[in-house]
Amino acid sequence: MTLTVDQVLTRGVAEVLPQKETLAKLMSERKIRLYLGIDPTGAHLTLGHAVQLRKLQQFADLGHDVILLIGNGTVRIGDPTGKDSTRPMLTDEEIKANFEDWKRQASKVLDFDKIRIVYNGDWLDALTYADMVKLLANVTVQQLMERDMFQDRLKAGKPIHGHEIMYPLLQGYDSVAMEVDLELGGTDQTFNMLMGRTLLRQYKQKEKWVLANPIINGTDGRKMSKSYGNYVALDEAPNEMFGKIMSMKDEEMLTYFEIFTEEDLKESETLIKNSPRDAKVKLAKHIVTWLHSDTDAESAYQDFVTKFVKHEVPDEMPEFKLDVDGIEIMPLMTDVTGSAASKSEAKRIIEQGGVTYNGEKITDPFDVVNVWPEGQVLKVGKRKFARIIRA
RNA sequence: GGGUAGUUAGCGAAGUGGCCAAACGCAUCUGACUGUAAAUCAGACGACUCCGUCUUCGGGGGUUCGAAUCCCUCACUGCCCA
Repeated sequence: MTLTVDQVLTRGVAEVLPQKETLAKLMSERKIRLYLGIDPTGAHLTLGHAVQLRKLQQFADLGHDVILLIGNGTVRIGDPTGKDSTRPMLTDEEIKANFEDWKRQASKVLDFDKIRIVYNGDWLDALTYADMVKLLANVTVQQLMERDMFQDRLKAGKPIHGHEIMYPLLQGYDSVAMEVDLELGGTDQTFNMLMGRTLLRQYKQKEKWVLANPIINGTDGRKMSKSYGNYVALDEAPNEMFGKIMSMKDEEMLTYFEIFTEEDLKESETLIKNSPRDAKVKLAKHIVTWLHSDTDAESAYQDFVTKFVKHEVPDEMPEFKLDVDGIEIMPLMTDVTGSAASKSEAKRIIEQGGVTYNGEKITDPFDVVNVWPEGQVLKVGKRKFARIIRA
């Protein structure tokens, strides 16, 4: 569904700088050129990234000139935003492989037929010594060092490398090279994006707008982060995705509704208040439908109800055919089904009462279980199932 | 170039000769409770042939009955001086 200009500039948007009205006016007069920059660092894309991508796609759907900028030039530095340590440098081969992987994940959200792909290495690599001096003359070291993460690192005694403070300038130069009207990014990118605005004015006497998208929290309400394990990956399997959204903190729901759905926010708010569970199911179905399909969403929902609401055994699970009549439970968990990483772990889970076979709790780690032609169900923890069948 | 401090398990961070497989926090896992909510509570969290054994504390070498802890050396990093 295509949204109106006003909706695109308002819904799920943290801020438009210098102001929304002038940008809306421009968009009504002509096609604008805008871009979103990405670092091909091999990141696993999450719903957090999808906030940006979705917004970008909305502009593409309105028919504007949308550019996806691959930061193969800036990646040499690595955006230090929000980072408490320097990033490792990448080779060209890594960058290429990373982008292919990125594209695969992002294809669920982006329609690459409507989006131009551009590489900033094309102009950044061509910058001469004189160009660099001119570029650097636009800012003071104080301005560059003002940023939180640098101040934090200074306090913590962590290294700040010389090339890192140049990042905003190089990102800003992208705006000059492409002569864009608008840049998209997360609110954490505001500093970098405004640098582009400053430089574009200096170099080309041209106005540029900046649209900052909110940074969403993870499912547990904390900042979305790999180390918290609270993110939803875009290429996650439907069932996992559904489950993760269902385990999300209630407080985060409305934001997700605003960003990832077109539902009326007042109604959603009421629904969340009256029946948080139903609201979450609606949200989970919506997101799984978006990133997979409506049939996937429906079956994920059924699976969820079976496993966690009714505590029944699901219909579908991985099957393992064995050519023996009986097998020890621990090797079955580690070697056959991979439901435990090591024998120690398998033993631990068994001792903690987390394993059942054919509905019966296993208490002895050295138990030998039967393998029958009709198949029996191994359950490890509350969500790992496997069907064991005599071949 | 000189001085000095540091490099510990997935991450952060204690530990400065035996009581260290290494405190604590986060992440993770299991169980209870539940809307698989969240929160909370209980427990686990190197591996294995599991009441014992084996491999870990930046790399390498050494001292010692015994080292994450002492010494030498290499690598990387912070801070100070130049």
